[in-house]
Amino acid sequence: MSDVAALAGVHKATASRALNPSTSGLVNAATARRVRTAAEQLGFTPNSAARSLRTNRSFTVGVLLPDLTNPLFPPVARGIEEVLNARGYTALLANTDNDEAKERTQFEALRGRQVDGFIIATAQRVHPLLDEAYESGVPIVLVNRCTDKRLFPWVAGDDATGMALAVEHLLGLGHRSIAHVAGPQSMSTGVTRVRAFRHAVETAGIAPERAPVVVSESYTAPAGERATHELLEKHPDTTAICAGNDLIALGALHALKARGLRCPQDISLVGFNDMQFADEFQPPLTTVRVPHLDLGAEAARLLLERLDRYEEKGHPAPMSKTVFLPVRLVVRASTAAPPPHGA
Amino acid sequence: MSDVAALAGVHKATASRALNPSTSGLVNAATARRVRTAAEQLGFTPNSAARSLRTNRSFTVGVLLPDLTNPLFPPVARGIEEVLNARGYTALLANTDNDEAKERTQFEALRGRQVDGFIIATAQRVHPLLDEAYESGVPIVLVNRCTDKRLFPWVAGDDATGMALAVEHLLGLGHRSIAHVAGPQSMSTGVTRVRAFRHAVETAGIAPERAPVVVSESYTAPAGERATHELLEKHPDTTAICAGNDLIALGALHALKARGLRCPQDISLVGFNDMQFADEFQPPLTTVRVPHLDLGAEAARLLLERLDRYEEKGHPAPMSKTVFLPVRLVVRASTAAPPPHGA
DNA sequence: AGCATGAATGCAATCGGTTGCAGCAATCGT
DNA sequence: ACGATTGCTGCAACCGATTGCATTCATGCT
Repeated sequence: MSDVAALAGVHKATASRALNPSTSGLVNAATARRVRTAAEQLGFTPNSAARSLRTNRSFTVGVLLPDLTNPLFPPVARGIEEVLNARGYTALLANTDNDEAKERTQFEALRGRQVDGFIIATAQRVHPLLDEAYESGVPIVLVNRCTDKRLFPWVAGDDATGMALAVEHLLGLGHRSIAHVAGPQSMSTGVTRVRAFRHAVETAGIAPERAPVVVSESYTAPAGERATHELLEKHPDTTAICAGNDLIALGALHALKARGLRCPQDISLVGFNDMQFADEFQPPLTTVRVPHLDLGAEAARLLLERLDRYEEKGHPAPMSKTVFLPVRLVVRASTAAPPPHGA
Repeated sequence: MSDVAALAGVHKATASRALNPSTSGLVNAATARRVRTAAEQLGFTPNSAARSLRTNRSFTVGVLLPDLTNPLFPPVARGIEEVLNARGYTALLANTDNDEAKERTQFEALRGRQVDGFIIATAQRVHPLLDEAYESGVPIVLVNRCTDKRLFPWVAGDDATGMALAVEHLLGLGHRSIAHVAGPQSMSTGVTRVRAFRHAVETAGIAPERAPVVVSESYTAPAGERATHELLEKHPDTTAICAGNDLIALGALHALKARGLRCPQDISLVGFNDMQFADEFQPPLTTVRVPHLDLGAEAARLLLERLDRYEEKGHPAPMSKTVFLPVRLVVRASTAAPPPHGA
């Protein structure tokens, strides 16, 4: 502000230049030093509203998360924050509770706050809001889920490989009746994992009717529990279950207990994500580990890359790079050999 | 913006008044309607940077959390968001990772972004940053933890009652050698719970040497595990443990397993907070339920109250109201009668 | 009719940095 | 020695919404 300039005996324009790293080369080193110490003395903090107003950049990015209480997302958020903070950006986290209206509200609120871009973890396969957003040209990176139209850069775990690993593990244990309790088919993760599951069992020469798929209406334990009951009604001879994610697996665990089935002695169970506390379940869950922190970090990097380019060229290159991060199977105690036939 | 005003055939000042609910009474109803439809047509979103610049209010509050991956905090954050969003405010969440340097950085960054106030869940008993912040006069509300100097309004669970309930429960089961694995004594929750523990056992007529306290260096499972080992080295005759929080309890569970002790048959265990997944542990944890969502919601309400007053009177009333929300004991499977003497 | 009243709107300053352009001095080149 | 170049700084416009004040016009009152 002008107080600082006055104290340093210069014009406020010079003070501004001295304080801004990218323009400080324009002022005399001695003057710059004087200004900086003056700023220090006065405890000066630049008013970012004024800066944004003039520069049209807020150094803030909006992060849309479907549900903070799902342990999957906090690490993603941290990864995002880490990368962003290192570059002087701030992440604005917002919950949508998987509610499209709430999502729209949050999105508008953030746009109004002049965020420079978005990292979005709430994508549905068909997503009007994102279509509109694409038209408007806001920089956006998708994380975890994506839309059917591949309009945006996208970072996710390698779901196909993950599911293949899970099925191979179960096959290796001797299972031949493997079911999949899938996540909602309105999300890309839901269909990708179903497709990978089908491919894996088919490759192993298992007849489709011995590899049923039921769909859970959401990625939550209660929904997973209901879907598992449904599965076991129709296919009581199932010996192993691949769950769409760890919360569905947790619900499956509840369903098994309710039916008097032991895991893994009667039925083996594999989760997906390796979320926090998956190793504390009873039994500790065998699951596919997705590097959540890296997911967020990589998404943030992609967005920054996009923002840099935006700044330089003034126009966004039409970039919809997809990044799959490697996953691996973590074997714990929820999987074992199938019970002897007819036991 | 002026485009809207032009389309509606009015001056931009009128447009501004028409669009702002609090000043829309100043313009003709018909004109206001015309402006609103014009704004709608053009997809106008007000530039909040410009508004903040002029009004010195950003309708944004900063939320400082020690660790998002601790399941205690996401519900708090949601409670905050819910109340804030309903009033047109946005919450800016920031992680500090329990790191004072990082906390300072985040705090400065948020101040620079002109937040109207803070909700802080990272308070230490001695906290230079907060002392400075108090001097500067920023509206702040503390949640969960507080500083020794009671400078700020503060919302927390009723820890003293909670701990009393836990101890009574154990006494009722017949335990007479109850230990407390406490949280860090640098935080108010750590000392409050120790004090309440000591008071409860003393009231019950238990000799202090039969009610030892060991301190865990942090609210995490690994630290809790180490502290529990230390406890059991020194006091092998312990039959029940009150943990400083659920993560410490989880660590205690690991320690017990490592030592070949069964829970609850050999040793009973009570947690604190009733965090998400505490019911999935092996065994499901008996714990004190703190209403996390309400904690956040109430803190947000207190802050809004403060902000409203700030706006009216121009000067903050020196208010440091304390709100304790009621807690209750949730009995699960980690507590039972002590083993028969000498078994 | 004449003047006061009040509602509705326009005008212009303002918030606090940023930045294109101009001015000025010192140094350089020939 | 003189014009050109370079380095540094000042000037002033500008970003977009808000708001105190002035203006206009219609209505009410006597």
